[in-house]
Amino acid sequence: MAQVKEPGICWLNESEKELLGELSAEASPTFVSSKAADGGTAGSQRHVPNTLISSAYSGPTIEDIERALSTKVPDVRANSHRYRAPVPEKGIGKSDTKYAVKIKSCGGGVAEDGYKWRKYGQKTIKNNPNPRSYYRCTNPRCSAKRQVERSKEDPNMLTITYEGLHLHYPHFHVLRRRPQDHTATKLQVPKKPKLQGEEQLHKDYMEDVVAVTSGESSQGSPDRGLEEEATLNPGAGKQNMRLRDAAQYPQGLLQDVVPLLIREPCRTGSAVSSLHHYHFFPTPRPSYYSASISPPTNPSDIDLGLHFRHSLNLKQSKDR
DNA sequence: CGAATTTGACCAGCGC
DNA sequence: GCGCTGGTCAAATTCG
Repeated sequence: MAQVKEPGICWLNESEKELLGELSAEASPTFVSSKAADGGTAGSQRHVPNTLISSAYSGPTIEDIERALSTKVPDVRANSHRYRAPVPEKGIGKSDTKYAVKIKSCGGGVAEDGYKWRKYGQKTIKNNPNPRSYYRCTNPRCSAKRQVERSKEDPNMLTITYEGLHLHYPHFHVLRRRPQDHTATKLQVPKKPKLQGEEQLHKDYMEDVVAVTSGESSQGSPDRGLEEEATLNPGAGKQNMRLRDAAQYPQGLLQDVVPLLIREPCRTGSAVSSLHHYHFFPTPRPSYYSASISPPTNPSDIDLGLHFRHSLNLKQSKDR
């Protein structure tokens, strides 16, 4: 199987390779065209030649990511007390960055993707007896969302639609990066008195700016939770953040934007069943790619059937 | 008791 | 304009 790699880019560092090895000894993702899988269910997958795989990957480049980071991040929750329908935005978190992931789950568990989500709604959708659940990233500065929906045909199949970019590292990522710091668990971190809404958001943001621009390491803010500690300021401190990342996180934000299995899809060998494929549909290519798709931290929750498909944004296609 | 989830209401977009 | 549908809010409820 062809490796999806860009020259000069290290797709996996050692700890990630380790992690991937732990995750699955049998998953071998396959990339397919969007045509093959659009509207396709688990049973309608088909294999594609390896040549297509490498050409199919037109995912985010470093440039894309940097461009995304340089864009001001709108936080709709901070701007109004009552959130209204999303206005199309440019940059991170914009609503046209949308991807659907099909996951075959067992035991009724919901896919764990390394991020912390809070459920904020559930709705019964037309033509599907199973309700759709709406989740938002618990990080107050992150506008990433996801919708989880059980397939009508196969109740074991979950369709997870991710929307928006995460502005921080996933939970497991941080935990693995600092294995020596056993005391720094979220539970043990003393909490700051909570400010209300916009005030808190602004304060958090400014603290990030100060911490990052002054070269202060994240460890210099012991009163922040792990997830917040890992949160990166996408605005003013961007440049220094990159420098810090270059040292601390050799891959920068790429690992947060490109799922592990996409970055090195053939890591785990070639002997797989027809169900074990990882589908990624990057065409037509949007400006930015969701960072939400990450390998499960709890493989028992997922039956190794990851099916990526690019969910075409209606508005986007209309605009063309 | 605080955090997370549930659930009914509300609103915007879209098609007719 | 109206009705349908999807997405979100926020009060109520449940959970740890």
